[in-house]
Amino acid sequence: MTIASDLIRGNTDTIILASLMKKDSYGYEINKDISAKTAGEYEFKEATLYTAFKRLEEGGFITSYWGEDNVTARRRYYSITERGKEEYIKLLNDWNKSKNMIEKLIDTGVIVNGE
Amino acid sequence: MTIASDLIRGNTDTIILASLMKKDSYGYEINKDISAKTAGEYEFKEATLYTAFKRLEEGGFITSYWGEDNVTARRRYYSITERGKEEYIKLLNDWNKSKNMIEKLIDTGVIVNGE
DNA sequence: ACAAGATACCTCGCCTGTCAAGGTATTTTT
DNA sequence: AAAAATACCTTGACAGGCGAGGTATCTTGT
Repeated sequence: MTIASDLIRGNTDTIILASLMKKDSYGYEINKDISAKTAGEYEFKEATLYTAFKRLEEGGFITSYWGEDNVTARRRYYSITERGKEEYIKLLNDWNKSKNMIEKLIDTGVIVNGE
Repeated sequence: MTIASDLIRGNTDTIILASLMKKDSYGYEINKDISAKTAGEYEFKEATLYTAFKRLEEGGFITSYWGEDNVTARRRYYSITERGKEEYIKLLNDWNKSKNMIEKLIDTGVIVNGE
């Protein structure tokens, strides 16, 4: 939350696809997984998450189906497609490239407490 | 250009401030410096650049003055303020934090050709 | 028994940053 | 004389994030 979301933006889709690379999942769970992985430091806003799902499904990168026989509230599961896997790889490459570029551009030799 | 600008977004201000940490400069030159540093891979769109200057000046992070006695077209020089230097350090920290977070979230063990 | 919180989904409308497209003015190169 | 480079600026459209609101079910605390 403290961290500017404009820094995460552009990685939203990558993060979701990365999550779905491991297993089919649903919105609420994906968010909880992210929260766990970052020790509670990050979580998508719901509106952001569901907007992203819609965008990814329209792009053919994921498909969805309703989870059955679940005891709790109904869940819409998402599954990554072949196209989605390719996109994930592409996005990873984009990230690596731009990450290196950004580091080149923002470095002035100042020492910052890395974390 | 090839690289999604949503990945750069959020670092725009940091990049400009980093440039001004070294010396006073003006829009056109800052952009050319960025282009040189990235071997022509990146450059801000003019509209983006001038919007950022305005935002940074309104925030008190930079100040501007007209360059005199220059032979070519008139130049508006920008100078980073004390507040701007503090902001730069803060933004660097934000970047480091979110970079680590993103890497944690998008990694699935897939090997990508690093560049 | 009932309220509160957790689980789980969704939409509308605002805000912010990017950028295509347009414009101005001067100097240098062809 | 024309074209390209230097240098600035604004407008309006567009996309993504997200606050605020809504729905429905199940579990937990008192």
